[in-house]
Amino acid sequence: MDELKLNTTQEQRFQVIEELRKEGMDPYGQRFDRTHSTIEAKNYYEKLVCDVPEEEKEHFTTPDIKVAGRIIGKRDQGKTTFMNIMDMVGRIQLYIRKDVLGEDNYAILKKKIYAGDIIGVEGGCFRTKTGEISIRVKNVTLLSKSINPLPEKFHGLTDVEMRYRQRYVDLIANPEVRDTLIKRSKIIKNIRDFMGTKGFLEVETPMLHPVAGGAAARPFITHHNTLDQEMYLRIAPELYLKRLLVGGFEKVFELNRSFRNEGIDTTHNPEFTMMECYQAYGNMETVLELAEAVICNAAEMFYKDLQVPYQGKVINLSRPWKRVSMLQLVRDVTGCQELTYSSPREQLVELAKKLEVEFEEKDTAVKIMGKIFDEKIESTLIEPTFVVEYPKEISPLAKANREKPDTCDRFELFINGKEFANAFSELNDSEDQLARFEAQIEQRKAGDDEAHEMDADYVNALRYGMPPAGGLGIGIDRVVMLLTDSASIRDVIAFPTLKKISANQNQKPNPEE
RNA sequence: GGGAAAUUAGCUCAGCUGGCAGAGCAACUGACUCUUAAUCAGUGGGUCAACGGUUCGAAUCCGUUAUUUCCCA
Repeated sequence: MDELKLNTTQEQRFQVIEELRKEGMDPYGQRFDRTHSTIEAKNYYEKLVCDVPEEEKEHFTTPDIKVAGRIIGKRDQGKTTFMNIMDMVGRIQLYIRKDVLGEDNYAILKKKIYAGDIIGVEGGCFRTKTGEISIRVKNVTLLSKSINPLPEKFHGLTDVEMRYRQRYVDLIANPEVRDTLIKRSKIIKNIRDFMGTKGFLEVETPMLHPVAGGAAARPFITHHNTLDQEMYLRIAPELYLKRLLVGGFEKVFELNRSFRNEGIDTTHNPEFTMMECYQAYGNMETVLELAEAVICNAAEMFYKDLQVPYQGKVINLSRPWKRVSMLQLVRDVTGCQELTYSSPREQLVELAKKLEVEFEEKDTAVKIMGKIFDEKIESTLIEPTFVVEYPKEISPLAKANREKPDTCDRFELFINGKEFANAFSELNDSEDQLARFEAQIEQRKAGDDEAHEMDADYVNALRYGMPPAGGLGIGIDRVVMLLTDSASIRDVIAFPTLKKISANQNQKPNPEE
């Protein structure tokens, strides 16, 4: 494979590996039992040095410990070598002397071990003249040779494409990437634990769906060979979680991936992580409070006062969060206070034109209203805002409001102008649900390929009776973005979706295409 | 979907009006027993994203393609 061809530097390094093998050394070592991480080693020194008399502190060295990591810098100084090694939690300096290591070992270290290699070392901790806690190395164990040179130490790896494509290099070169992913893990654990303490049971429902449902989105299509049947990667776990409610589970959640075959930008990745939960005998209000609690509880891990710095702004997550009616927001932005979800299409067309909001011929009045909201209102909702009273027409799984039949009991949560959560009082009337599906199918026929599909088995489940319930979905990647001050969803996903570099990409273009 | 920009050594980047392909770091050789972007002396390293065109001559001008980024819808 061409992309694996070695360049000059790599060739040299490969030669070194061969030489090491000839000398009987294993370039790719075995288990190494560390006693301390880099940070623990420094703490160990700090702790022991406290009890040392003042005049002896300067020359104090701790008992031997064992530390391992990747060499990220080497300063060769003749008969002394300084190195820095990095492990998952931090870095520490090594002080290596020829007279301690011995002639032969020092020669190998000097000539055949370099930045990028992974080593284990043994020795005591001390403080150098310039004040840095270091390890006075007595033994070096080679654990892994590196053939690929590391990116430049000062500028690091900045090429955005390469950072995403070769995240492993990015992680070595840019410590903040690792910090972000560690925070991501902490946030997810925090949410999982929080849901547990609230009595929700974590469940796993299918990712391969015979019918893609639970959201308005285009699915990925795949195929099962032995069943010889089309399958869809799930766009949402919603309909399966509610089947569990029918079956008698009362508080369930799932925190995992969904897939939507749509555009990619700074807030959308085709596979993304969502936490969806359902609470039987609850409603929209129940899960509204839950949404606030979940996000605030996670935010408090990093920001006790809930003042969250994000991309130069400060977003105040203090509770309670604002609630506004979608209809009222649209009325305000259009200046038309008589507007309702039953207003005639011509009126919306006129308002959309006035605001220069584009729409399509097939769009209904409510759809146009949705577009006005998306374009003129959404991005202005910076502080956490629950937008409530959604039109029933675009919420086919939500219960209609008893007083306002064209409205449903649904909210979407917006923070920093982006959707963070979507929730409603779940529709549990099977025949209403059937009618809603049928309306969606009409819309699909009219050209809306994001309209929901009929899920007959789900209707059948509802016919057994589902308790009234509140359901909530929170976009986890966006929560992580907010709490890690990340500008792009790609920064909070270890391996974001990228276009494949095809083997014939650089060939002559095919005139047939 | 539309617009703009980027793509040159392993990495970070220069390269002007078309005229021998450059620097720093990394690597290699050597000096140096408290350095930390170590320092000093020397050496090697290139499909200038790909393909085509204009030209005596193209990294540079033109076109197409690819990937990525940003903005707009």
